[in-house]
Amino acid sequence: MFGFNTVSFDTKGRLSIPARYRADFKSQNQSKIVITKDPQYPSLKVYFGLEWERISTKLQSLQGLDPIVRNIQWTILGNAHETSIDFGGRMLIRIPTELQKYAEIENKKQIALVGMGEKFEVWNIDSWEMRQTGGSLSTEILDVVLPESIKSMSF
Amino acid sequence: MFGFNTVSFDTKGRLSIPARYRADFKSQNQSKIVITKDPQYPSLKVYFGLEWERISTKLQSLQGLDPIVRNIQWTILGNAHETSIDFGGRMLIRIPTELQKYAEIENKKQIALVGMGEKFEVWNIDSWEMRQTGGSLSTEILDVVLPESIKSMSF
DNA sequence: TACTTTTTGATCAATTAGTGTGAAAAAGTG
DNA sequence: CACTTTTTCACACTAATTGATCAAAAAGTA
Repeated sequence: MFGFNTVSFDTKGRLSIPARYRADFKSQNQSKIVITKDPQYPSLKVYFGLEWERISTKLQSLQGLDPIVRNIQWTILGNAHETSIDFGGRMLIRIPTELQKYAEIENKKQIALVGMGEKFEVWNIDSWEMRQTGGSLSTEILDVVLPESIKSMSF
Repeated sequence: MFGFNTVSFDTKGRLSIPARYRADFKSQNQSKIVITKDPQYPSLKVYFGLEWERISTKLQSLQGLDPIVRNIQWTILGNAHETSIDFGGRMLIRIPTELQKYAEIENKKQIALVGMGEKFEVWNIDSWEMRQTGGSLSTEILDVVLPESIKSMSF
């Protein structure tokens, strides 16, 4: 599941999965999804059950004394919001307020939903466009020296 | 299919494969194609299913916290549009608005379709000619220091 | 418990986006 | 030139999106 989509974001904080991905969702047969913070950018990640298993298990297994590792564990695991989508209708996903704030999508009517294969990313449209055109975001975390254990992971 | 061709591009954003190339497309025997941004130039890449599998799988496996890696993942995976060519019909390929903008082909009547063997590229005709005569494009990304993991890939 | 409020899911209809096709116009061919 | 093929345009149809509304369920409150 790939590609950029602008989707509407209702007053209740819900977004609906575009129709072209719905069949894939169903075939994966995974109604369980996990939304959490992106550790580097003001955006959210949406993982499917299996992918989340893989990542959360891996993260938990890392040694907990390195401050950077702990930081990333807190960000990803500590903000994870588990939910499920209904296969019937429009496949609505509600984003908790806390996460909306982080991604700067509070009160936005339209947001960006970006398919990255096994996962989706949720972005404020302006932030996404900024990224695409090479501009840098104020909240960007750069130049962090990462431990090997994390460097080698794909999120 | 190799080489440069101009093809018409209708008001709904569809390009039609010239009749003389249709046999070539059929011979690939892959109706699934993926259109996405070229990471360096204002143009689009069109991959056939198998080639896309190879590239997207590789890209997804790269370490996910390197800002340059993420940038390329966003550009290529995050803008990919999966679709298919209808071999039965007129072989029209619709290009999503977002990608039209990127390649600067919005509202153009004619665009360039350049065959590169396993894939082909879509260009604004003027941009393509500029490239051929050695002019430089404003959006060109230069002097980016790429991680080895990406350098070693072929796109 | 009884009542109110909030949350969540379902449905409908208007609008917009996307797809398919006939036929005129243009281009190519012998 | 007569004929065939291809391109292009326009229209019609199908599908998707989304705001609005409503009802059921859950949570909160006195």
